[in-house]
Amino acid sequence: MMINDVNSHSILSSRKNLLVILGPTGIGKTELSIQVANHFQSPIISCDSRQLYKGLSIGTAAPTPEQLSKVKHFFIGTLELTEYYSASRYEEDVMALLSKLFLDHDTIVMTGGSMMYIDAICKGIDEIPTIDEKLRQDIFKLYTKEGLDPIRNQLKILDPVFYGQVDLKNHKRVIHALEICLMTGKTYSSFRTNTIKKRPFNIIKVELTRNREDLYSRINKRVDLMMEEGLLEEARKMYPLRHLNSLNTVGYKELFKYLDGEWTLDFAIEKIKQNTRIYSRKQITWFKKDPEIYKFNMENTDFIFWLENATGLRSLNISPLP
RNA sequence: GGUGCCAUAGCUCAGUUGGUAGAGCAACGGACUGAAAAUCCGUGUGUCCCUAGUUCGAUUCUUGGUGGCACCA
Repeated sequence: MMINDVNSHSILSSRKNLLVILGPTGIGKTELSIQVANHFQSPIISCDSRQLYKGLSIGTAAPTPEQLSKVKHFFIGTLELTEYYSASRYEEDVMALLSKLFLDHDTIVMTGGSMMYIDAICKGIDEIPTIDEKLRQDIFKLYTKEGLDPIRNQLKILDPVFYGQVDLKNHKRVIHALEICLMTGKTYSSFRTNTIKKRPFNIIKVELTRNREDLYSRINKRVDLMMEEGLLEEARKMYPLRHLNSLNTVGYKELFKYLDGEWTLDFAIEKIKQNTRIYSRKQITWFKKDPEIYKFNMENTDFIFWLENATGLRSLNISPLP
């Protein structure tokens, strides 16, 4: 995407601020963001594509009831597992919520690690129609029956531009592009504007970091803790719904293999740890290419002090630039 | 103590009729616009146990060690 206004984050042109605390899973976002939210007298907007769902609190390391009682959280445990959701819906929901919250808050805290959801808020997503369920199923049937070739061939004819850009081995991308072409009669690429939406508030993004070894050992320990807290029982409850996309999630998909009898429990737990580590790495890779992100090393202590110095964000927020 | 087998990547192991080596898994790097904790792509990271020979050249053959396993005492 093109960045229209590189400096938009550093020039505080509005008195309203969205403070986004992001970082890889297991870094310590939840606890820190509660402190920060308290400091700014702000609720927390969660930016986590799995904590959104009901019933996944242990496996997604959602805020505990105690944490939830300290600060008002939005988008935690609000969706049924069967409900359709997307980064685009999230953009709509959050933008609507923010326009209310900013009426009586100057700084709102958002926290989470779902990369595309973060970008949906900070950069926006293009207006692309939602796919009709029947069409989606038809194309998926074709895919399972005959593979990706016929889908690629249709896309090549209907949208040669995107065909030249897309990862042709990634069936999700190829299929979705064709869905759009067939549904709208336009090319998928015509919907991709490659622009960043300008928001009527400042966006300050802070990534929490640690050295790799510490992050991994925190992740490994957290998985052991989840098992002690009853992750297996949580997964067992969800087992009948295991084919839902919302349950194609680290922590559950591995335990389903155990419940299927394919893996031993110990192996499944090792896989949860491994897949969580891999996920954290993908998050770090994604954040790496965003030049607007400030970095805060979790070995340092006073986050608020650092924040005000590094970003120019004032806790009292009285000093917008002209 | 004796005999036999083994020693190669982080792990499990291939392999080189003598020309300094490759698979799986792991690890690492990357992509990403309505399923994104999803999905997809790329990369070999090595004192081939040590030592002394033979040889133009030894990870490969020979000697002697060291470590492991098995059997016999």
